[in-house]
Amino acid sequence: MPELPDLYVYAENLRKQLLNKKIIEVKTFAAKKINVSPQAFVDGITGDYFADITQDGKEIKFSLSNGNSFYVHLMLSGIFTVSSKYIDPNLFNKITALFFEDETILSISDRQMMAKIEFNPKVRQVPDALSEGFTYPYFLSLVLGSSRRNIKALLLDQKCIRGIGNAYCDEILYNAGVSPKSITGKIPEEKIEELYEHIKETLLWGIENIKYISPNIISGEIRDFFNVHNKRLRKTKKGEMIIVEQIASKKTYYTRQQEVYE
Amino acid sequence: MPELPDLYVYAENLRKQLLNKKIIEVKTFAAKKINVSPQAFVDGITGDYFADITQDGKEIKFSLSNGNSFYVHLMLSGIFTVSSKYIDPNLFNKITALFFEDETILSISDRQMMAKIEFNPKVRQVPDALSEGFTYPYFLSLVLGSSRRNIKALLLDQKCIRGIGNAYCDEILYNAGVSPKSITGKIPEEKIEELYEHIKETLLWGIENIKYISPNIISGEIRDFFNVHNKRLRKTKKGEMIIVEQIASKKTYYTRQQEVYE
DNA sequence: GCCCCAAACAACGA
DNA sequence: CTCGTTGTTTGGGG
Repeated sequence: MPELPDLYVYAENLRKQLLNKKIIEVKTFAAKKINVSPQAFVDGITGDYFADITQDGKEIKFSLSNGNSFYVHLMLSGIFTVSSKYIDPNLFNKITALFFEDETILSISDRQMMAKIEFNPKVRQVPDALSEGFTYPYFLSLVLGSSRRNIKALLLDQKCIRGIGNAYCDEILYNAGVSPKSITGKIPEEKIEELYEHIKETLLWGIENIKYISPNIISGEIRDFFNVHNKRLRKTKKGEMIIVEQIASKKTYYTRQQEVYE
Repeated sequence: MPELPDLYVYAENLRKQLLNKKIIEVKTFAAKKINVSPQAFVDGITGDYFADITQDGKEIKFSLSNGNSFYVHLMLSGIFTVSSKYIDPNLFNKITALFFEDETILSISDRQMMAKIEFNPKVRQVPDALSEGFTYPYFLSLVLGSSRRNIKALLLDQKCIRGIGNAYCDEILYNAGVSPKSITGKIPEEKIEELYEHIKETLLWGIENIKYISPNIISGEIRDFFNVHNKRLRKTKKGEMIIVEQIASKKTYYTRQQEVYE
């Protein structure tokens, strides 16, 4: 559920709370949600401390000073919790809990048990949408490279660009004035460039809004400020009717004013 | 273009004209349309004679007395020609010509050069629609085995049943009263059995009609007797309006009276 | 709303 | 109207 901007702010806030604090104990409660044995995970972390915590695509990367690291993907309903009191893991479908020397506890849990952890992960080849690797030439090659693909399906494809989810995708397309029904090969090159700019702009705009509305957030999403992908709205600020429809297998919010290239 | 019934009659007629006649010369004109070298093809046939010629799926199988055999698939526009005078192969995009001792010549040609020959072919595992292997239990398992597949796509899939093409498929579904838009998993079992019977019945009906209308046919199709897949008709004999529409990626003729299971 | 996989479908060329 | 290949979409499960 959280997308790039949410996770970006989570990472900032997790850094503030957890960096450079010694991890004195690690418990795991769901072996299948971690790609290595509980033992290897616990041993790789215990006694060390986080040197960095960053957002990368739809994941958060926890980097230890000892060179180990792990990615957490929250999937649909995973959450981070930082607290000073220990809560029964069974009550909240906890996956793991890390105990720090100052008595704070980081828990990762998921009521649907879909969240997952990759310890010492393989390198992510696909660029994050706000990373330097996500250049315009790269994006252009993506769009031109698959001539008859639905544009929304492309933007959502984590094998092409990492970090954009269903909600921000609709906002990006709205801002760019491009219909989610458009086909890659039919979008003129200048529109592709505009779209590229709107990807970055919209995600940064999301980050700013989330930080403003909920500066300390480490789980849940803030979506109230959305202009189209917003179930509380019937019209955009500009007065355009918002249409809700299944497009590219996803619930999609858009307006008739967005140009359809097909 | 020709489907099982056409090819069945072609095979009968080719047998009448060619069986047990010595092949004294073989010429090939399109090496890429044969799966072996021209040399191997020529050598495997020359001096021998056809012991049998049979229809199998959408192909004709030529069996030589020496144990060799080859399949011919006419694809969209391939044709057999039997004549006593030799025609310049370049004029008719000839693929091969077989010369018999009695001066008859069998030519296989295709203006689109899509027809193909498989010499000493691998065994066809999938049953021909009129073969013994195409049993009701087999058909039932096909339909139930892929729960949400378009029924027309299934009937046309040569990896499931061999011999049914677009035209006879429409006739079969019309006779069975099943809409080409139906989904496999939604068809009740008694309808599946009816459909099975109509497959055999419709193909045999096709053979009878072709033999009656054009007893000596070895190329081209006879389609005038079709009840729905017939561009000259606006209504069936029973007065049902004929709808023409793209279904399962094929031009499809059907009526609203055919029940849609979906 | 997430990702993965398998199955089905669509477009193109030969 | 044929087949095969390739790329894309869809549906189900975790």
